[in-house]
Amino acid sequence: MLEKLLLKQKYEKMFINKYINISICALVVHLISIGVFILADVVPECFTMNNQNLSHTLKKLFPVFTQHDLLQEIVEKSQRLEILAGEQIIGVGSLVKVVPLVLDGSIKVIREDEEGNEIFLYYIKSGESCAMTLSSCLRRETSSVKAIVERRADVLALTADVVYDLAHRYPSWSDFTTETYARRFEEMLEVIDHVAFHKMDVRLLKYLIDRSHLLHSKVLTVSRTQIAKDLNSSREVISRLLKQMEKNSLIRIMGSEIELME
Amino acid sequence: MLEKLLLKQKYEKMFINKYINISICALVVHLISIGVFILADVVPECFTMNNQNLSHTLKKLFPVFTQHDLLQEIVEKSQRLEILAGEQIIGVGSLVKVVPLVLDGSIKVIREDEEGNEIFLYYIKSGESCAMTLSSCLRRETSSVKAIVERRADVLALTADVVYDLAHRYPSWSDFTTETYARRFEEMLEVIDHVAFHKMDVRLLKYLIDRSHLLHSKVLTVSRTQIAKDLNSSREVISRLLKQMEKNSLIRIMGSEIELME
DNA sequence: GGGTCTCCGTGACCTGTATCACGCCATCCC
DNA sequence: GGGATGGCGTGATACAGGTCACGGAGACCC
Repeated sequence: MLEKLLLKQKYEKMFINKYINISICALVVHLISIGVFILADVVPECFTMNNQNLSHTLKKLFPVFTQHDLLQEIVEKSQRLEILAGEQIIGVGSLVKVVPLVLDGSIKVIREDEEGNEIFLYYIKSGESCAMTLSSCLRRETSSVKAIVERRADVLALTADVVYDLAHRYPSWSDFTTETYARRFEEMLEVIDHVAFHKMDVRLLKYLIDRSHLLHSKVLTVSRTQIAKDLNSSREVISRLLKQMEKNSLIRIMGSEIELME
Repeated sequence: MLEKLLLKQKYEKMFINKYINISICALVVHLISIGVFILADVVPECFTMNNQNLSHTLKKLFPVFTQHDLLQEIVEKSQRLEILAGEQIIGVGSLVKVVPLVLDGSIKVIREDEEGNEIFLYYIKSGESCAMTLSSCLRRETSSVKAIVERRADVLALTADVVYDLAHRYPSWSDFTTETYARRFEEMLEVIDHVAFHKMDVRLLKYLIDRSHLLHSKVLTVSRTQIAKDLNSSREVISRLLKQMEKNSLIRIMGSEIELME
């Protein structure tokens, strides 16, 4: 009887899984349908040249890939996608079929539970990948987070088979996964710290600072509604806190913009 | 000015790091000093036999290690330790030098911040390892969690070098790390879910159920103070909630014991 | 113009829970 | 015996923050 309470959630989750099973396959089709640029469609000459550039870019963004062969294989076996801001690339319960290596842009990773509560976890920036997809992908399991492109993203998508293969043949790929996992772990711990130990004001402050770092800008344009969602709070609370922070001259509010003070 | 607030924490953390830098080296010395059993001290004949048993046990507990060579190497290059309940094997800020493969017993992993707030993350049970140490160890970084043996543990300790080496030579080791990371990620997400989305009563219920599963028993003997610590709450609150749960006949309280009802 | 939409601000209110203060009951040790 | 210690229960209190109800401002379309 006790466990039914918790099990109920699982069942509902499974149901949702089936319901919103937007696999990446469908996504790719969708991306094509909305006119997303796919490199494989480009003429061969251009393709080759881009490959060289790509290999170069990869090397710069992912210095952990020391072996030239690995770089070459990634370039050859991946598909390059450009994804527009606002697109959701992974939903909770969807089967993860590719791992993204982010070349440019940023992807927002959000935890969402059965009742629709959500909380922001971390950003995937250029030169990074996502631990969640990495593990879901290799274990052929459904995702437990959702990912939304925040700033138009340029990614290399690797399918599960390729990732599995690379992981087994290239030691430096294993370094890469270790690094990715470790970074995300730290970030998850930070989230836990803040949710468990800190009050809203501190969490809000950290949120603004993090976002400011991501955008390399002291001026942010985020709606209070969005902040509230990300912090799993409510608009009213965020409003009040922001006003108080302005009073304490931590920030300056200009209409819909928020400026972090020095 | 803004960031100083957050940076202050880091500095304090660094200070604490130095202060409580109980490295595993010191730990091992300590363990020997308190009479912990180390297999290498046993006579050769017995050692060999134990090695065979060990290899067998390993294979059963860690089915992901499919290669016989890998099992053999783990047995040869690891050190077997038996650690008593209550021992803290890793502290926040200590340098992680070994990765434990748990053969028996259970280890409790706890997040602790600079101000001494703590929250329970997950148990490491037999047949498992710890993602945190795995990543800290490979990156030669200090730990950001603390680990306490809950039930007398029998572990195989692998040094960082060995882990690094195994990761690069055995594909199935890489499967193992993936599995370990994925499991811990799920658990961390659950923690975030509960801390962020649920109220104390639900969190308490989950805590009791999890613990009951770990111990394979419906009857638990945990002090309310301990529960409060693990859930980052206070004794009074837990007391009140437990009483209410008893009223709703979810549990039965017998002195210091708590029995989960069907 | 009116209708709908999304965002925002504000006051009033309610609830969960942290905290304090106190006393009770064991156990252990001198 | 008495004192210290550690767990426990309970009432009173404070406060963060969620929720409700309202109105207002701007954008857009008909």
